[in-house]
Amino acid sequence: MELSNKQITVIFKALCDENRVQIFRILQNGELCACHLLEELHLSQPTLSHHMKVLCDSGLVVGRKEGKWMHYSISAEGAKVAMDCLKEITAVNESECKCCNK
Amino acid sequence: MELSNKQITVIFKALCDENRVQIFRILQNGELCACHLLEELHLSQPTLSHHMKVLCDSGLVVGRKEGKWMHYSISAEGAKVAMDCLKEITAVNESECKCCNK
DNA sequence: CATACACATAGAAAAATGTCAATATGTTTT
DNA sequence: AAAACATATTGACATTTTTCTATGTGTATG
Repeated sequence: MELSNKQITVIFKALCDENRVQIFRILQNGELCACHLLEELHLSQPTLSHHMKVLCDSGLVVGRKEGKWMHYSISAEGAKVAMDCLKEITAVNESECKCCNK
Repeated sequence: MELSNKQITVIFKALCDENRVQIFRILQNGELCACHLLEELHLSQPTLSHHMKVLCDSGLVVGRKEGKWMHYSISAEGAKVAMDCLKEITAVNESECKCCNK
């Protein structure tokens, strides 16, 4: 996939704030609109909006507009990208030298 | 494992900074001491020391003291914890109601 | 034992992030 | 069309993070 260092930071920023982690926990029960998320969090509406933007930018959450509501849910594809990325960046190269496999 | 929101943020803060992501890329080739890491990064020695502390706090990197050198490497166990955590936090509950599996 | 070396810590400045009140935008309802 | 509603954006401020210089600590070496 070859993500840049910058792109990797954008993905994992999703999980670097306690409120955002809490949002994941809430969304685990299924898609929810912003106003319902707001009810479960001690945050102002603009602050929630900001966090949802960070989450969507990461790809781990997707938003779906329906009339005046925004429905948010955890993205299985985004989660897969993040998993692959985490696996890749924490992998240790067995052999540094490709030709002799040493 | 049941990690708190706070603990989760500590893990993923490791990957929220471009320099730290670069450190992972370097450590993928194997254990390295701080002074050699420093050669490959455009950072001051105290700044690197700060980043290594963040990385060790996350559990994704471990340090090993040998004389006056600190050797750092990627932790396979830490990576596993992070993977499990990411998987858990991005999982969507199939059934909200335990009794009827609906 | 004095000096050099590797790394950590303290303290300060700069940059990035999180937060809210006020306001704007777009949608539905009356 | 006006009012109400859901969400986004703006601008300001507080907190956190990143970064550096200066200094401290522990270890090896001459």
